Amino acid sequence: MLQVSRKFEYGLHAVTYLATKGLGRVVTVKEMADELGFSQEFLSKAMQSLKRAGIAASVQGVKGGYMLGKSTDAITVADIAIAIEGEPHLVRCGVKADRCEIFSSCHHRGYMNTLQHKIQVLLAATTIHSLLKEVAG
Amino acid sequence: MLQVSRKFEYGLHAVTYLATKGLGRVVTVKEMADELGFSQEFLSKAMQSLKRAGIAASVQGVKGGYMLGKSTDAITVADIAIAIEGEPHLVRCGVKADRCEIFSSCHHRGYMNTLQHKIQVLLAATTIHSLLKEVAG
DNA sequence: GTTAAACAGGACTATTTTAACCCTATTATC
DNA sequence: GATAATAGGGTTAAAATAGTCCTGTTTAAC
Repeated sequence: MLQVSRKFEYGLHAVTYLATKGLGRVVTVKEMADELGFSQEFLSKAMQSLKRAGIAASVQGVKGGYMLGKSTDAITVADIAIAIEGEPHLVRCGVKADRCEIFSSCHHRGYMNTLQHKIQVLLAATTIHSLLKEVAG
Repeated sequence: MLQVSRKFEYGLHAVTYLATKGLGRVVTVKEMADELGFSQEFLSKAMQSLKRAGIAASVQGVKGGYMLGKSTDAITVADIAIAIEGEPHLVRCGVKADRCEIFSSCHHRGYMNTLQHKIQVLLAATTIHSLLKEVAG
């Protein structure tokens, strides 16, 4: 049921990895994949998503790689989730109304939407900065 | 990403349907499936899960069917989720440690677990009683 | 006691989503 | 120009979800 995707896990690990390396340091996908034990190709996709969202910045060419696109307290877990998985939809009808047989007569769409919003608030409450501090402390 | 399963949606709708029918009233799966526009067989599976969890009670034989197993303020959305989907695992390593390549060196398992717990608290905060009142109000 | 309407549940299939891989650009350093 | 990197489209593989089928059991009604 409520489970995050592996791509999100990859992305979150990558961001914390970049964070520990410092804001300016450029790191290749290969290094991260080796270090974290992930598939290089797949992590690469995650990084591309993070880049599009401005969470990571990239340098192309030889000596290229990724670095953080903002400071660690300007990136929340919610930002990473949205960058990688797009806008959240707790229920199908949020994606497209015709995915639900009883859209017009449904009694709990309102509740599901507020629930989804509350979950987003939870994710948005944690910045990478606070996450790292939690681990260290 | 974070999306509830259709089986859960079916189950939640079925419970609220039973609730509007009153605590003692026995309703067949056929009636519910017709009324809600769901597959009878699949809804039947959801009902069986709800029954095992005590959320619904069943009467077998002709004239049989389902009714609520407890009062509407003793059933939370979390109860239904657990009945139908089992214990939640926001991350793979919660299911089984070897589902994660970096279990031993992972830095945010603790965070993910508290996050999961907070989501459960959200789900547990809504009873069927309060959900119905919200719709009516 | 036979029939029929319902739940119970195991096993199977189909569909959808997720994960992963392949291959071809493009970019930039040396 | 060779090479090491990102960028990204397209395809395949694996896993999870959704749905079906079939057989059994229970019990009210006749």
